[in-house]
Amino acid sequence: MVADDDGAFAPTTEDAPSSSGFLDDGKNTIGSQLASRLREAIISGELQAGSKINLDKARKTFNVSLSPLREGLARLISDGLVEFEDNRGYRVSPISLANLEEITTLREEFEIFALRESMRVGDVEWEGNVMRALHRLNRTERDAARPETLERWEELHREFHLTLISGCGKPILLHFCRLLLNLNDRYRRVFLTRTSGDRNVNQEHSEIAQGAVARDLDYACDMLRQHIHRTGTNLRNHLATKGIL
Amino acid sequence: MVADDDGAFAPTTEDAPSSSGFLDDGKNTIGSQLASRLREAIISGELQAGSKINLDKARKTFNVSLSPLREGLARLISDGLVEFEDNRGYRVSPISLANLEEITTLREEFEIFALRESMRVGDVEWEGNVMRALHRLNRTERDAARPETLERWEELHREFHLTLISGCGKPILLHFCRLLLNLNDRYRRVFLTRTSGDRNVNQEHSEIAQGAVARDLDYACDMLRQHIHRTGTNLRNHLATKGIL
DNA sequence: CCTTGACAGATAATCGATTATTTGGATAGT
DNA sequence: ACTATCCAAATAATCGATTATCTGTCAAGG
Repeated sequence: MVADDDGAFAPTTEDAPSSSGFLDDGKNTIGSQLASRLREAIISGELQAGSKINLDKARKTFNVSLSPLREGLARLISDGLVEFEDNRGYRVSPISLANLEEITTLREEFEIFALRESMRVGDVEWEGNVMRALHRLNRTERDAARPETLERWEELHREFHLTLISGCGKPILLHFCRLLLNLNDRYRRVFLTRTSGDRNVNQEHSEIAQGAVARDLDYACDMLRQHIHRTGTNLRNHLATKGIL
Repeated sequence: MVADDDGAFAPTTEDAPSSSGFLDDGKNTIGSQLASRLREAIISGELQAGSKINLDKARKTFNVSLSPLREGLARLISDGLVEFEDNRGYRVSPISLANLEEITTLREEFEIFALRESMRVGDVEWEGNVMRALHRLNRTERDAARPETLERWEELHREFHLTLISGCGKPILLHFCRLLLNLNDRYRRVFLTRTSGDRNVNQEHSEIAQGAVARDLDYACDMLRQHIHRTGTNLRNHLATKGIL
């Protein structure tokens, strides 16, 4: 009746803070931890898109009180992953073809803008960060058979794209881009368990990164745009094929 | 000790739902009402930028409990008007020259994009809405001596800019633009009590709107860009002059 | 005189219980 | 049979009290 009889959430052994007590990622409060767990649950598809979130059930599932639960959900609204209506509660943001297409379009628009700015004003440290993020991503295997590698890859992939544009010196823009990546990742996690065969994604990332640190504005932007566009097309096909919606 | 001994917030006689009971703007819950009141308090400068929000004091000021207060504040985070840190509480987002410049740049980028899209796919109803918003705005006097006219003008001005781009069919993009307008309005409300003399803002709005409904893409976008840019420059000067920061 | 640690007041986070709202179904009237 | 109205269960919102965390101050030790 308490925590884990509802298989949907399956917490991964992290109830006790464990011995390596120091260096907590800033996830101090229950509300913060919940936000993280819920975010992962939504992006990974564990929580179905469009479904209603029953506060009482969630409260029992996570074994917490209402206050931190609402707190956590409220943060996911900022991320665009959860919607809310007065007296009607929370629900997981629905997915749709139109939504995916908007995300792709906006990513093309904003990320390219941010990349261009990064190349214009980014410093050497930014360049270093990009190369490091690229290396770590490319050296990480993505094995559909082992979910933990998928998660790890997703994390690094996300990190790469964010690092790429992190030199732009525009926090609000970065916030928007992070948000769009969140939304986009959900589609990928749900529909793509592996990279589609006809793409060498590693190479695409390398081309973008190398163009970026070489400050070859047009080349890098073009590569990034194509990269985002291809991803969008792939996801659209999967969405259509699997007949969701 | 309770509601209105702290002059800062001065609620405008809206405790009782009054007789015209139907058609409540959807601001049902205390949390929602608080979000609105706080948003207005922040944008109007009533709550100083960068200042800490003491939950206990706010609770007493508004005469509510913690839960709805946090609820309301959480929503303002999505709006970029409030920042939050675990165990450290909430604070009004600070203002700065860099922040203002980013907002202006992003508005130029995003609003122009949204306007172009609106002109591309907007329907006749959109055109009508634009003309109506323009008319209502231009017919509203902005008298620095009477604060209520300022508020009214701000509301209509904001409405105009949002309507202008509302035809684009991209909800996420609109959300971003609304957010940027929020942030921008705060600077204007604080620094400009009246239009600067060398501009005919009414005419600027008219030019943009007419270009938009005539689907003269380049003209309308250019007018809008100039409009945003001028506003940015004005605000920057005021910010520098008044020596904030 | 400076640093370190402990204490106390202030502040934030959480909980359990209570109140308000919504929703679906049953009932009465046409 | 069909609609409208009223109940009751489900669900969301709010409250008051409790617990946890932080922050500044002061004293002891170096």
